[in-house]
Amino acid sequence: MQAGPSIDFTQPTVPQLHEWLRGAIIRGELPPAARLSETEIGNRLGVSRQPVREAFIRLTAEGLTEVRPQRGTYVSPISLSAVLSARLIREAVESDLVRMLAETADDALLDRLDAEIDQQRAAVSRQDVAGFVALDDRFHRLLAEAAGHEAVWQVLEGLKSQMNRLRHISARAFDTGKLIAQHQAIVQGLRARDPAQAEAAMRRHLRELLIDMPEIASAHPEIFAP
Amino acid sequence: MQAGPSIDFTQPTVPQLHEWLRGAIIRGELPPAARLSETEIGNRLGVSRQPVREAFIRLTAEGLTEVRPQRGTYVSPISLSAVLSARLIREAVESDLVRMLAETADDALLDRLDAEIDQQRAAVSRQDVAGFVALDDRFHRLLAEAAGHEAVWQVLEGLKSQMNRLRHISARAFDTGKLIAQHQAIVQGLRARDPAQAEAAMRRHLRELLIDMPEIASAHPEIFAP
DNA sequence: GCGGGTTTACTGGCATACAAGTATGCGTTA
DNA sequence: TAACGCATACTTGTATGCCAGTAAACCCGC
Repeated sequence: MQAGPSIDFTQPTVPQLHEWLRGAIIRGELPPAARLSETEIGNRLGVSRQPVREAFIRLTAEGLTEVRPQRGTYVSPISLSAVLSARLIREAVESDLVRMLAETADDALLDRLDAEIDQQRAAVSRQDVAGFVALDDRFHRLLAEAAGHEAVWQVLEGLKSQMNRLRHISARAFDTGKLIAQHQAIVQGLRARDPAQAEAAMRRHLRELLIDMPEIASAHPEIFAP
Repeated sequence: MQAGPSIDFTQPTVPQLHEWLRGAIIRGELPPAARLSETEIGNRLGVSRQPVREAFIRLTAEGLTEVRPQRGTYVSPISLSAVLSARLIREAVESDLVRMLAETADDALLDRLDAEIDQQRAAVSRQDVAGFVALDDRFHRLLAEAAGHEAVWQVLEGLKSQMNRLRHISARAFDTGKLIAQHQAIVQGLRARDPAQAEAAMRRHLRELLIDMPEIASAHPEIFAP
């Protein structure tokens, strides 16, 4: 976390700052409890305190930072209950979505999902972890959009970011092979036009995702909220 | 929407402004497409532009306002898809919660829920609509907390606010008697320790809540997003 | 009357200045 | 030595000034 990006002064600066800081926090480059200074970041990027401050407000609204008046601004610790809640919400919502989707999915969608899974395999085979995470994101978003609820994904995305934060910080090597197999199982349920099967596959997928979180929590107690 | 509240200068002003504006928007006193001015609000309340501006940023993050640079800040129109998504998410999540709860609910909780429903009846009988809405909020929050997922409610609350906005603006007289009966049906499912019954009751409750939204939308096209 | 360029009064974006609370290190004091 | 008080260097909170961009009223020429 030395230089940071260069600001494009032809564009509004607050969104640039917000996006950069958000990514850095989610990727763990700015770890929980890290202290952020309006003045320092402003100086380093050649802008005043004000836009930095406004970016902090947006981050705080997302639950990524906390402002303690007259004390400082800090990267939020990861709230165990927040992550568990995020997982629970995703399971409830996405399983509902695929159940609906099992009754409406057409062949074009199924082919598209197959192609996505192929790309996921390709990313894994070239050891492109970041690429895989992005494709995983896209897979789930695609399901939401296909169900006609892109707006739902907007909400889920915010929750997913907290989960991704945990993934990055714990530097956990997740079993990509298993994840891809679970994606396949979901598509298989859709192809069979079997709502129960698709739902079960999705629930299994999202349950196992955090199955080892207690272990992570005890291994890295310092990054979690008290 | 004339005077606004008086600011307590011993407390931070931004949260006061934020809360006031948020309530005014949800209650429909600031209707969709209403124009807000940093300068004007600041002058009226005796503060500078800056805190007002920061309150706007927070509102924008919640989807209640939109800032159009060099043009003005406006109350967001109600996004049809956002409201539908909010309803879908609530149904998925809350039905999962009551299903879990049906297996863990103890008598103390059931008694408490009964007492809540009694209070709801009392509010209706004294024509206290605002009181009923607050009690409705509390009923659903209570279920989430009892399931051990208070953090889930934090998310649902944000979604609920968009739905409440619609309620207020359409000035719709909802059938409180039916709502209370549905609450009773949910508690009955819990008392029977029957997850399927409880889930079905919750889904019915949350589905019928917006069943007449298309009608509202065609009656008030001006308050919705294009 | 009507079309088109220009002025003017606004808007929010950003920079800067000042105010007030907090942490910290040091010196004094009991 | 330990506890206290205080100077000092931070922090964020708020106010204000300036800028660029927008939009609508305006004036002028036709």
